Amino acid sequence: MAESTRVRVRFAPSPTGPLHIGGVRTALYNYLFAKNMGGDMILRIEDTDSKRFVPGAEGYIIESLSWLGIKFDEGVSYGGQYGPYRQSERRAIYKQYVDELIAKGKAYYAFDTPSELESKHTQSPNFQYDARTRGEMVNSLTLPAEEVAARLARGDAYTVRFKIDPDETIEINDMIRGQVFYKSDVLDDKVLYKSADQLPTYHLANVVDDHLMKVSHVIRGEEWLPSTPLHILLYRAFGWQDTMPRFAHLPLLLKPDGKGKLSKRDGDRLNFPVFPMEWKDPVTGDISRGYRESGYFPEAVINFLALLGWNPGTEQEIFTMDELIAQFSFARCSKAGAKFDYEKGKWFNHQYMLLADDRRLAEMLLPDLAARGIKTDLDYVTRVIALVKGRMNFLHEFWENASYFFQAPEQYDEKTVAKRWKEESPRQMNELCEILEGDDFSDPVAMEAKAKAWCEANEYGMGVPMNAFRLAIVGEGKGPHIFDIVTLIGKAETLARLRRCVKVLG
RNA sequence: GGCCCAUUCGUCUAUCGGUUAGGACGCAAGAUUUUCAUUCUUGAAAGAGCAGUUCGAUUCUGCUAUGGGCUACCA
Repeated sequence: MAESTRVRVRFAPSPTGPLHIGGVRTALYNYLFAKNMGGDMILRIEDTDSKRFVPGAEGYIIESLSWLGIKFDEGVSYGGQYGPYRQSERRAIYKQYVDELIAKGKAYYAFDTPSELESKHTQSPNFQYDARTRGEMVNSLTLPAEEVAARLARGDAYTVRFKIDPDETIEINDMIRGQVFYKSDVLDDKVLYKSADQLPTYHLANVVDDHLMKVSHVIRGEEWLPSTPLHILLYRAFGWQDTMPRFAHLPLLLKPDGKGKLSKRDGDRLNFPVFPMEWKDPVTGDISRGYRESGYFPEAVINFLALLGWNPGTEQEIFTMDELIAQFSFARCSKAGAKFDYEKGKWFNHQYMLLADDRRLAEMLLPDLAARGIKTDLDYVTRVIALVKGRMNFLHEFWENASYFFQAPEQYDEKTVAKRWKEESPRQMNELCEILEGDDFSDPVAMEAKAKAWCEANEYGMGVPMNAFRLAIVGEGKGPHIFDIVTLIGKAETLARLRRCVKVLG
C-alpha cells in the first residue's frame, strides 16, 4: 500500500486523570478500524493544558490499554518516526506553524486581556469574537503595525486567533453521520495559541500533528463534531486540504439512568466502575474503582464496549478481539448515544468465565486462597472451579461459592436446618456413614447409585436424606451435585463432617 | 439563547418502503434438579407526536416534542 493512502489512526487522550471508559471505547474503535484496514495505531498525548496536567495519568492510560489488549504501533512509550508524540515536546513545531498562519494573513495577534473579554461577555452574553466584533477589539487587525510590533517587542501577553471569514458553508463528510453543514458565521475566531503557557490550543496542535503524523482517519467522540468545521478551515488555511483526514464522530456513552453523559460520579452513585483500572487521585487521595480490580476479564470489557455503539448485523454476541477486527465497520455504528447498561457487563464477564480454561482460573485463584491460609494445590482448585464457575460472574465470588471445598462448615444455616434436618436425620446420617465407609470415593455416579439403593430399600425417599447430607457437608442448601462435592473432599472429610453434624444438631 | 447531532421493547440493538417488527441483557412463569445456581422452554415488553410523499411507511420529507453535544487563552 502506498504510504500516502495507508490507514493511520491515533488515540489522543489528555493526561488530566484516569482514562474514562468512554475514552477506552474510542481507543477500541480506533484500534478495530486500523487493524481491519491493516493500518497503524498511534498513541499521542495531548498535554497542551498545563493547568490540568495530572501526574501519573499518562502511565495509567498506557497500562490500561495494554491490559485490555489494545496495542499501539507507535507513540508515547512505543516510539516511531513521527515523534515526539507528546505535544508538550512539540512547542517549536507549533510556533513555526502559527507564524506561518500569521504571515499568510490567516491568523492575527490579539492583546485583549482575560478581564476585558470577561466584561465583554457580561455586557452582551452572546458576545462572540468574530468578523463582526474583532474590529472593536485590541488586535493586530485594529492596531497600527508599529504598535503591534512594539507590544510584541516589549513582551506583552498575546494570543493568536484564527481569522474566520463569514458567509462560508463548511461541509463535513462524516463516516458515521454522513454530510453535516456548518455556516462559518457561527464560528468564532478561536484562540490558536495561548498566552498563559505559550502552547497551542487543542485545535491547532491537533491539526498540525495529524498532518505531520500522516493520520488518515480521525475517530473521536461526538463532542468534537461542532469544532470539526474549524479544523477543516485550518487544513485549508495551511493548504493541506488534499491530504485532510476523514472524520468519524462516535456517539457518546450516557448515564444508565437520568440525563447526560456518563461521568465518574455515576459510578460512585450506582456502584460500578467507570475506569479500566483503579485510580488514586494524587491530590485528594480518593480511590476510584476499576474494571480490572473489580474482577473483570479484559476480554469481557472489550466485548461489552465493542457492542455499545456497534453491532455485527448478526446474532453473534461473543467476540474475540480478532473477530471484532475482522467484522468492524463504521457502516454498522449507531448514531445515537448509548446508555451504559452495567448489568450486561456482568453477563459478559459470566460468559467469559464459562469460556475460560479452568486451570488458568485456578492459577488466578491460588494467591487469594493462600492469603486465607488455605493449603491446597492447582489440580484441586482446577477441579473445584470447574464445578462452581457456572454460578459465578466474578472470580472474587469463588470463596462464597466454594469455601466448603476447603474447610468444614463452621455453622449450619438456620433456615436450612429448620427445613431440611428432620427427626430421622441423625439416624439416617449414621446409616449413610456406614455405607460410605465401604466406598473408595472415586466414582460419584457409582456412589449416587449406592445411596439411591439404600434410600429405596428403606423407603426413605430421596429428599430427606440427601438434603440432610448436603447440610452436613456444605452447611446450607446450595452447591453442585453432592456426590461431586464429596468425591473431591474425600472420604475422611466427608465422614467427619457427617458425624460432627449429627453431634451438633442431634 | 444560538448552532449541530440524535429518537424501535426498561436497556443494547436488527430492519436499508411491503416482516406475526427479530435477537440479547434484565424481569416473570413453567420444566429440570435430592438443594441452590446453572440450563431449557414460554411470557410480558417498542416504532415520540402530527402532517406529507407513496398502492403501501418504523424505514423518505417537513414541523413539533424529547434527549444529547458544543458554544473557554479545557481537551
